[in-house]
Amino acid sequence: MKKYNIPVEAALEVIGGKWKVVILCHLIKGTKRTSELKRSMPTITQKMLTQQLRELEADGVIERKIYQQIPPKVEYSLTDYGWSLKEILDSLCAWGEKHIERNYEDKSLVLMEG
Amino acid sequence: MKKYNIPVEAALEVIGGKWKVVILCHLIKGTKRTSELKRSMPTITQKMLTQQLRELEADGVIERKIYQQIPPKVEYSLTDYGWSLKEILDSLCAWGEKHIERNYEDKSLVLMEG
DNA sequence: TGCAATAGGTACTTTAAAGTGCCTGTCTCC
DNA sequence: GGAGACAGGCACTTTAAAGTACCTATTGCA
Repeated sequence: MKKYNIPVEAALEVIGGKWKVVILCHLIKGTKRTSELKRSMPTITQKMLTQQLRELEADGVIERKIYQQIPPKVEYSLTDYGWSLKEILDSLCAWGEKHIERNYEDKSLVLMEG
Repeated sequence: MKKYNIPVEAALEVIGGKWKVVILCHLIKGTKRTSELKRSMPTITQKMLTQQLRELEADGVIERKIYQQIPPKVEYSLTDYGWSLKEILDSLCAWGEKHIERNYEDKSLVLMEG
């Protein structure tokens, strides 16, 4: 029985941490294979990627589709419930962009190219 | 020189972690004194509260107003820049509520009363 | 024949986030 | 005159998050 003092804590439990929002922001652009996600996140480790994907799946926000073929093919996509996070993800991304621009001069925040 | 692979990482650096979103969700309801914030977050420690407030202030999203009186009085409020997070915070709160309702039966997520 | 790509699992270690405990100072109230 | 409210600071420890390293299996390709 998890208890929250404020509802937003429940949201943080699902999308909190270093990677989940980033993963979801990639999946919002469409279904992706594991290797595609990995390439989109050059600094994530295989272990963290799998782990975070499992947790997101357990929370019902993403779906895992396994193709029975060799070499293996696995695709991840947002579930309907996951799509209910779209507004949050979109505004987070937009805010991040503005924040980088705002702090470009003094704090030198830079978006990697590529 | 901080570098991000995707802009949303910049947003996570400002509002990431266990407490910042919760603090901001309280401040969105209006200016609050340190002790009020502390009471709203029964499980936060004095140290974490101060630390997170300092970081939010350094990022320009909240403002700290000190009244020169005894006993001390310090008020925290969102800056204009902080208010640009309103959309994110609102939808995060709303999503959290829905998530608790959705999982009330099977996973027993409960919002503390009081 | 041996390496790359595919999608992982598992045990272990590191590092960063969070928490504990104890300290400051002044004023009011009992 | 001691206790509590107020807003912290600082050193230290704990715990949880993240990272490293090495393992599985199959196929195609050079």
